[in-house]
Amino acid sequence: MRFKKAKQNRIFQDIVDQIQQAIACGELAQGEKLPSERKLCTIFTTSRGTLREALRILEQKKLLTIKLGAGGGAVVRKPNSELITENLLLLLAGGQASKRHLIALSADLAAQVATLAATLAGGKDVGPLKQLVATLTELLEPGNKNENPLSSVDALLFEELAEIGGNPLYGFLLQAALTAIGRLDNDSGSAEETRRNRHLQEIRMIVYAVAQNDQKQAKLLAHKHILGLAVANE
Amino acid sequence: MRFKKAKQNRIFQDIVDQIQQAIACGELAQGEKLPSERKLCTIFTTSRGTLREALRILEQKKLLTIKLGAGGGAVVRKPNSELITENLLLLLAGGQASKRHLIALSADLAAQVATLAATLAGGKDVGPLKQLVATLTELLEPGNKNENPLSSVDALLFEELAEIGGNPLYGFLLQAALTAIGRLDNDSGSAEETRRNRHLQEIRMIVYAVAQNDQKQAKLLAHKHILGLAVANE
DNA sequence: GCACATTAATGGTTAAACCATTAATGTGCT
DNA sequence: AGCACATTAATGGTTTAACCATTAATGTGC
Repeated sequence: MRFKKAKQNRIFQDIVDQIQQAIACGELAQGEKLPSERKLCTIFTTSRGTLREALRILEQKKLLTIKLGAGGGAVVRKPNSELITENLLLLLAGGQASKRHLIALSADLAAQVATLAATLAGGKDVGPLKQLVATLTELLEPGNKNENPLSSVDALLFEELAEIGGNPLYGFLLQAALTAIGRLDNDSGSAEETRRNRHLQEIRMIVYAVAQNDQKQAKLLAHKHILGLAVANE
Repeated sequence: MRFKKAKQNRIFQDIVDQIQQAIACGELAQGEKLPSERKLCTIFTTSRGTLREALRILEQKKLLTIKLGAGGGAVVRKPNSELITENLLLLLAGGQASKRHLIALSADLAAQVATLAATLAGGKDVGPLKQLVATLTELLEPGNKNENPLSSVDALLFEELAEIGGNPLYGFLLQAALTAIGRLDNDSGSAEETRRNRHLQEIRMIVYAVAQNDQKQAKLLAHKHILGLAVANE
């Protein structure tokens, strides 16, 4: 056994660890607001500068959202896949991988998710799947105001499929990859109606294949679907 | 086109962006040392507190290493997969996924990497592969002082295989996942000799299958190899 | 009851000082 | 000369106290 140095010479790190731990174990719930910086200073018996360094780290970890002004402050978020998104973008910016690599990875992950989902879909309730298709259809309605980018719709789809497939990590990974792709494409937001309709049709076919336990078809369709999504945004 | 708000009301964010950009485009090389905090303050015309918040963020992004004391300071690092590792651990800590999910993901990724490598190995130079096996063998030598954990050896292996397979992103992902697993297991470091020998033998078989373009065998062996690695550390 | 000014709370920034750690330098003894 | 140890200087870590900018709630007058 190797012991750690007894004294952490960085106070802000200790604060980060404490708050992070509280979030992980549910003691701090999602959406909960932390006390103001000045109050937190007295709680942790530290100065504002040190406390702010800790908050900066937690914000960068996407565990807090910090808003300015009266009624502002730090709000707790649920752990998500945004750090993975950021890491992927950093690797691309550093030239250690290319957009082509990212797209290929996304397509492979989607294929794997679809395969797993198709394998396990039989024994499960198909209700969530039907509900999902309805939701996605609504999101792609022409009159919809917030004009969801196709990649975010796909993220929802594969998050659910990953859940059905028995491994939510795939959902997080795919969401991160798709978000990164969207970020690269300046995330145009809306797409033409024909494009949206084709997109929705592909999703319906994927879901159908999954529901039918048709692994090969689900895998193939999912792979093509992501490649098409990426190519369209070139 | 949606325009951004003209004024960034956060100075530290602007500093982060500038330094990050400089690292990404190679203007700041890996290993290079930044000026001291006080000098950076004059360069960016800001206060030390604000500058330190920027450095904290860059350190958390794993783009800088900051050392204390004389001769210390901020050193530039190469973009790596550590943020993904951290994100995976956060998701596990938050109960959004389990160690079992992480292991399954790693095994699947390894299988996919091995498949891709086996597919493309034919047209490439086998020199790096032979060299890699030699290196890994040396790392697992009984007399080796720094007693490398098996997971880090595997990370090297699959990083190279991912390169051969044409998509380095897989290497980063697997490295992140394996590192996360190691972190969960308290990263014991050394393993018994029989365990190390079996590990090395499995690696040789994977590499052999890859070199022979035997996709199915490579896939199967890689998958089993990672599962075995994870189970051993239970 | 609406429009607008006022107020107060919050995060963002600055400045100057001091502490703790570390590496280089100096010093003296052998 | 060379080793052991004290000294020094540079660096990051922390504290304090003040002020600025933004925002939401509150008050005020029409």
